[in-house]
Amino acid sequence: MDKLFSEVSTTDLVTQIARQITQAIVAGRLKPGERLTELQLSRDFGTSRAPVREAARLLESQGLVTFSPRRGFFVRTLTANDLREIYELRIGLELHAAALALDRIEARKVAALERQIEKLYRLADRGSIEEQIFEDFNFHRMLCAAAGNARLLRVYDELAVEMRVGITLIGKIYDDPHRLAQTHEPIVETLKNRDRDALLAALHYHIEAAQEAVVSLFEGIEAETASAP
Amino acid sequence: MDKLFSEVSTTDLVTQIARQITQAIVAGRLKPGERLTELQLSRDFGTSRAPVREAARLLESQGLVTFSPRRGFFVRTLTANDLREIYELRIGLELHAAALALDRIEARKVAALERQIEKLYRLADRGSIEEQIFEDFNFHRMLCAAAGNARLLRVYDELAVEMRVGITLIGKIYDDPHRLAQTHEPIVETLKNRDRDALLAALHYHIEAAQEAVVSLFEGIEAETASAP
DNA sequence: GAAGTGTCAATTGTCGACAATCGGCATTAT
DNA sequence: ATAATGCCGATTGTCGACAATTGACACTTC
Repeated sequence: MDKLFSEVSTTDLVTQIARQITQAIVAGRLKPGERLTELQLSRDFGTSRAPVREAARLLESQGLVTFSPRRGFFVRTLTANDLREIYELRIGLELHAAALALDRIEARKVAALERQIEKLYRLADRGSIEEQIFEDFNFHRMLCAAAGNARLLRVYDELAVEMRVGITLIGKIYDDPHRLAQTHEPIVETLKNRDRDALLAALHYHIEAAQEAVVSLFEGIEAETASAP
Repeated sequence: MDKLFSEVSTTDLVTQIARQITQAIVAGRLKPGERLTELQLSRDFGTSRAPVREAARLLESQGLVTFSPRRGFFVRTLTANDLREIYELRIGLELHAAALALDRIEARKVAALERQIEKLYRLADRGSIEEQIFEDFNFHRMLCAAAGNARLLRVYDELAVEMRVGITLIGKIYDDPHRLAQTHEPIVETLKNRDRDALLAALHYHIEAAQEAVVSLFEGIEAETASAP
């Protein structure tokens, strides 16, 4: 028998708070290095400090905030080297996921990937940069999900949060949004043809291009802030 | 000027508690599925419930325990499929790490890997199975560390905890401990020769062998427990 | 004036308490 | 006998409070 009702959301405070803080960081409303005081946060959320602490610890384990004993929580500051590491790890994860997906992916999911590319094209014409970034992430997440390994996907999701932080700080990566959509086509193409080597090569090229864009932009920012404090 | 004194350990309760619980799970003193009640734990540790809760949430983010709202924390129960996923992910991570290490590793660290193999040989003669497992892990961790990517290492460490849980539940994997040491030699050998393809092949074979051993043992256990009660 | 010391407000670490909720058991009705 | 209902102890979710610690600032000292 089908369920008559969907579950009522009993999301506890910790989850809600963690979600809100994550949003604020990813959206850039909380600046890197900024201090998060428990009292301030708990006042904002209208709760006591206990759930705030637990939420902050959760975010710490995800690398979104850092924690100094007796000092508190701070919004994580990403360096160019951090981003190099993040994308380097992403390459490893996503290529592995793609290789696994090659053997397992169903036709339905391949079609979904193709539709996702079309969505990227549509957003290139009339869509905000935020939407494009979001759907770009979605494409790659769908690919990783197709690997059929829940743990891999979890690690990828954590990494994606950090990537989003980095990208938000920049605000803009791609010059031509149509080109962004276009660069995804060879990935699905090679996946459909079960051409393993070509798939890995296409993905590797795709991610490395993003990496270089992001890292070089960050190095520029670091050079600025180092000379003009 | 050099520091005159090393820092005094001010490890907070949360860290200490998390460490102790992890120890208990990895050592098998806490059985899978077992319920962890906060009051009981806080009594054992001689603290209040707050630090216990935070520690438990930390372990949850590492996948060592699960958490049901309003029900509490339970020691994670690993299935054969979980272990398949874990090792599948490990293959991706460790091969990527090895490929990165190939370009970056220093001679000193290669030598350390060789010494580690010798240690495995020594332990094969006169050493407990626990020590062998521990040093086997150490070898692979050193390899991942040589990739020079802190994030990758962190993810690997989290995965290693889960692997240790799985292995502890079995208690025994390798028939011949000398053979365990031996199988590590081609890895270092190909690493020294900068033979990328051979290195990846050797590692892949090595890990997949472990995977098959562990997964098949778990499938056996699951078949038992399914028919027994 | 520079270096070091003492003081204080702000913040974290931890605690004990109370209300909300859950699972199980006895009870009742069919 | 079986299924649904109501109750109860046990446990979690959250809170406010207090002690411990920190960083900053004024103050002393040379």
